Amino acid sequence: MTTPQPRIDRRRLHGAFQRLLDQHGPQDWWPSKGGPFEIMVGAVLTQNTAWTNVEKALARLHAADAMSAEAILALPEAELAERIRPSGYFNIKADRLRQLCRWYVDGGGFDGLARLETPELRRELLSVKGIGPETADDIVLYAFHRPVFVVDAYTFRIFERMGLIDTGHRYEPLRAAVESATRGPAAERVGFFNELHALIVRHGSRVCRPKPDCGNCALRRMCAYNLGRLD
DNA sequence: TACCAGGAGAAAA
DNA sequence: TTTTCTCATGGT
Repeated sequence: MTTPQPRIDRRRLHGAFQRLLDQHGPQDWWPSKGGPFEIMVGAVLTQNTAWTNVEKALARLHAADAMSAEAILALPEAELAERIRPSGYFNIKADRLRQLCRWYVDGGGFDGLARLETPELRRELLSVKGIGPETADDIVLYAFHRPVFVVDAYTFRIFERMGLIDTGHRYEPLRAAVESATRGPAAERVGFFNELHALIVRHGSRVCRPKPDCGNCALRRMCAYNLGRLD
C-alpha cells in the first residue's frame, strides 16, 4: 500500500524557509568544494555519518590521489576501505563507491550522464546497489543541479514538529509534496531546494535534535514539540 | 557510558 | 508491506 502524498502549504513552507535562513544564514552547500565527482563520493560516505568524519575520509582519498572514478576502481577494495575508514561502515561503503564509480564510467562520466533527463538520471542512480533515494537525490541536486528536493531524517522530524506534515509519511510522497509546493524556473528551484535542505541539516543537527534546544529557535512559536503537542 | 550522526539492503514478521 | 537487524567510526 502506498502512503498518500501530503499536501504542503506553499506559503508556510516558504515562511519556514525564511525563518531558518534568518536564524542560520546562507549555508553555501555542498560542504566540499571538489566538483561533481567529489560530491557523489561525499554523498555515499555521509550515509548515516557525521560530515566531520566524511571530511577525514575525503582527505585520505586525496592523499592517495584517488579522487576520480578510475583511480578508485584501480584501488584494491581493502585499500579503498582503509582509506575511507574514518567515515564508518567502511567495508560496505567501499563496495558502494566502487558500484557508483562503475556506473559513472560506464555512463560516460559527468558529461555523458548529464545528457539524461532528470527522471531517467534518478532512475539510473537508484538502480545502483547502495544508492538509495536520499543519496540519489543528493547527487541529482548538488552534483547535477537538477530541481529535486532531498528528504532526510531531519526533514521528517522538523516538518512534523512544525506541523507541515502529519507523522508516518515516507520518502517519495514527502519529496513530491515539497516539489509540488514550489513554482518558478528550474534554476530558481535548484537554488531553493539546495538551501532548504542545507538549512534543514544545519537546524536538525544543531537545534532540532531528538532532545532539542528550543530556547533561541526561530521556529519555536510554530513548533508542536516546543508547544508540548508532540513527543 | 550511552547516545547520536545528512542510509541502505537483507531478512524476518 | 512493514519492521528489525546489520554495518562502524568519532564527537559530545
